[in-house]
Amino acid sequence: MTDDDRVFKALADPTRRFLLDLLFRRDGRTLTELERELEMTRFGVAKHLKVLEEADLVVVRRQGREKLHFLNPVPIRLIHDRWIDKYTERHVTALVDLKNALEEPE
Amino acid sequence: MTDDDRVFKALADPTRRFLLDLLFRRDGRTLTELERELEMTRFGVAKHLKVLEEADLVVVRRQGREKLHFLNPVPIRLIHDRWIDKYTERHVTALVDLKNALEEPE
DNA sequence: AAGTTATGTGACCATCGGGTCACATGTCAA
DNA sequence: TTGACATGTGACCCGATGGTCACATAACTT
Repeated sequence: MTDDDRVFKALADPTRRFLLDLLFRRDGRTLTELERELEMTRFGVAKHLKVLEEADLVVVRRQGREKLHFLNPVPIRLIHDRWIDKYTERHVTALVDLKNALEEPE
Repeated sequence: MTDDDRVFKALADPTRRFLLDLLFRRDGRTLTELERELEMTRFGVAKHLKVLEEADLVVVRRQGREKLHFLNPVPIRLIHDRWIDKYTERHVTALVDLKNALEEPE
């Protein structure tokens, strides 16, 4: 299993993406903290976190018996750079901004 | 199945990522053209292209009996924007540049 | 020391997803 | 119009994946 395979497989599950969303809003949470936000047993959440960790999308720091989880944005950036070169990035960004402006009018 | 679910599921397979790589290098190829680059039957490739198309990662244009495939970078950009905000983007870009410099010395 | 809290492991089961094939439709060329 | 070419469909098999549970270790508390 290659590095990028791990990353994309990790991102393929909605629960794992939701975990990343949670960590994006606030870093450094423990397993039990994250478990509270999900309708799933602790074991399921732990399994998902392990997948994210092995993909390096989440990095951890042990603190006593607790394990703190942090979001690592680097692999995400690498996905971007794989299929969007510097030249087309300008166009795509403009397109996305336009899309957002149309979908979320103030 | 939500939009983003389709995108991430589509990206989860190495064959489909390779197809995107091919289209990133050169757009507007047909099924049989792409099939030649893969060690897989035409049916397998067609199935993968359909998944990419339904995820809007690939857009198509019919031309007679041929079907031309083009890469659409917009969903990729949206992934980026989901977990990398404007503020941290500077740091992450710097990190990635550094990583590339270290791994590919001239 | 004893109970409680936070996390880890391996097995198990149901479902999903990748790949192939037989068969079918539509389009171009002679 | 007849044959060759480009693509589409539905069924099938098998390995991979998501979720749960019984059981276990480690660390804080009183």
